[in-house]
Amino acid sequence: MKLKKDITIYDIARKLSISSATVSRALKDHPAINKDTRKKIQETAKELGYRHNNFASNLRKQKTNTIGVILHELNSSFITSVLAGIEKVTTEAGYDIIIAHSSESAKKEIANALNLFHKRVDGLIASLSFETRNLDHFKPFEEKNIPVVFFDRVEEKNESTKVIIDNYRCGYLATQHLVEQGCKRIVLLTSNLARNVYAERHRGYSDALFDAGIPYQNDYVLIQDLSEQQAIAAAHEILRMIPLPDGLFATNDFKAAVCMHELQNNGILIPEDIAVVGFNNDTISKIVSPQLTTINYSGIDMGEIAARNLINHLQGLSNIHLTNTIVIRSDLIIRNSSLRKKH
Amino acid sequence: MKLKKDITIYDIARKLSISSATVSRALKDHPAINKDTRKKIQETAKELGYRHNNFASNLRKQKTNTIGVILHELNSSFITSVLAGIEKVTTEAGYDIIIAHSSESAKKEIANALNLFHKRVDGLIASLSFETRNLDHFKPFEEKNIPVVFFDRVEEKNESTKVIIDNYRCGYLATQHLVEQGCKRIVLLTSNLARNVYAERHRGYSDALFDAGIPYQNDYVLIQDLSEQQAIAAAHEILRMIPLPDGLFATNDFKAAVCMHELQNNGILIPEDIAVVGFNNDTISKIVSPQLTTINYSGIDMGEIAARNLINHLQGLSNIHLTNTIVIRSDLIIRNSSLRKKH
DNA sequence: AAAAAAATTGCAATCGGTTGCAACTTTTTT
DNA sequence: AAAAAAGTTGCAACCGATTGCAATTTTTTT
Repeated sequence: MKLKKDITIYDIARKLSISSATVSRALKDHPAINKDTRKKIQETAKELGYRHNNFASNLRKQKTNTIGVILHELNSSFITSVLAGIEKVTTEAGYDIIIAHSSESAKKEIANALNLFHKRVDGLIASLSFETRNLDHFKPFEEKNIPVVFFDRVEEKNESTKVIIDNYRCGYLATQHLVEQGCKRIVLLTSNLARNVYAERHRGYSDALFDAGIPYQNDYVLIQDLSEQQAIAAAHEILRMIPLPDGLFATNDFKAAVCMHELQNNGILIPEDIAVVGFNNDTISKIVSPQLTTINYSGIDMGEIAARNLINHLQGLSNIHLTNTIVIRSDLIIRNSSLRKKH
Repeated sequence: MKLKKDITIYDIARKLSISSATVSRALKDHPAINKDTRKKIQETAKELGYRHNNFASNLRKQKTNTIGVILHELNSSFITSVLAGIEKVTTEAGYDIIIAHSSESAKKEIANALNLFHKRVDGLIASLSFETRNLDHFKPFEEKNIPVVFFDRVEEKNESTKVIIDNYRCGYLATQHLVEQGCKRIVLLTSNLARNVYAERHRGYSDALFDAGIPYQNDYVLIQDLSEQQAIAAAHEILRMIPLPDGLFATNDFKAAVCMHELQNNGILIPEDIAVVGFNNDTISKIVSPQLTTINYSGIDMGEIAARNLINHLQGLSNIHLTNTIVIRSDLIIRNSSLRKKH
């Protein structure tokens, strides 16, 4: 079966006996075109079923009006809300977005970056994968002067614009809260300390301990990847510790939930035996029993701010290279998983 | 700051004193080009930092090698695995994908469809939003003969290719299981019955009741949207019922988890007082206490099958219009939320 | 009514790859 | 050694929208 050929501006021009230039201008409401002409052209376009050809347009204009978004994962409510924030801003500004996700794999992140580079996005917003060790794959963007904004999972030492929270402070707050609840032996369940977010939370953790006069113990710091199995393994490691720890700060709600669940299965009472604090205020934190105390920060804000900065730069309203780091608000939400001193 | 201009095949051609046609062919390993010439061209391309211009290429070839994917949401492990399946197949076949998500909004779904249509995807894979009531926004694809494959959330009466599970059977199995556990008063917590998945599950539920000789009771069927508040409200509705129901089948794990949690907060024992079955085998089903009995089906398979069918059609290996419905395997996973007769 | 200003519209080149066909080389066959 | 076949490469016309500039028409000013 043969399809009808696509309608082009030339078809419209021919039908109305005018030039394609006029049609092109009319279709995007160029003020130089007479109002009546404009209306007639737009009606004819609709009537013929015209659809704009982005390829021709992009080829000619040498820009795509598209922003690439590289995420480290998709299945968390935090990321979904970041995305919602990005979409809100980009849609308003008339930009399209292309979403790519690395599933925490450095290899996929590199492939995604290359792909978006070849797709010629006008700008890029990214949160690094768990495995990412360097930013070489973003070099091509730099070289072509394509702006890149990182958020949440960033590389501290890098010069690009970053939108983050104060992970140090959050780590400090979470730990301090556990101390206030009477915990003396606090386990930190976290991931690779090379990643900024984990490094900073760890620093906050140890400083809070220090300020409370509690000695830092190496074997209380459990470092692992993000899988379910590892979280379960962590629970068993905790169960083997003598004396039993009385506090747990997990740098991610999923981990906290899985680990807490496994501890409960082994007869541990939460928060009586072990008080637990998670991180991210993910949906899961409200569904588990007891509900998780956690660190909350707005994904929407983060997404909006990242996108807004990028687009302002693209539109020449501001220069992104002058902004290095933007810190957004975050706070501790206290729920029952850590609350011992009720009232 | 002025950027270096992009390198084109003409730059390469000029540098090597050959024609752009030869360069174009060499860059994609066209067999007509001499091996040595080919190598030299490819080296020069790399050396000059050439990057392929998709717009020019797509414009000329009149196809994009891109497949659009419209999802109703992103933050569930089921959807993420469907996506993984789609990505696996499309990547192998050399297609790019563009992911769009409707956040369960019909309006956004329509916008996404239009956007992908204008982006001229070669094919489309979609799962309908919660709100979607008709498929008019997919008409343009039909008209241009762009193949569309639906999965999971589909419109039964539509003629397009669909990849689904046997929702009727799943509803039946879940209900039958509750009956076997001794439940007599089984609440169905579900969503709009206009959506195929919920309609079928409901049919399975009522048939299973009928076959067990249990009368169908209208007020045991609670229909609501997908929000957390509604699930909590459902719990309270259940608590008000006299006599108290003894079984709960929720057509979605999130709902099941939230509702179960709220019931527990009100002193209900699960599964002793009320046995609970969810749907989807989402991550959450394993983290709550007790773990949720649920219906499991492979997102990966669903994604792979949908993508494979689409691509085979695009490559002329098969005709998608001959295939109407593909049903993939699904089964009941029994866990503690419903298990009363232990052993 | 002529001149100046403003409003419209068209010309034609441009963006960068792709590809059918012709032309030219080299190799193989007779 | 001539003819046929196979291997290489180039020509040039696309694909469809954009835009600086010139040309034309209409409106306003003097």
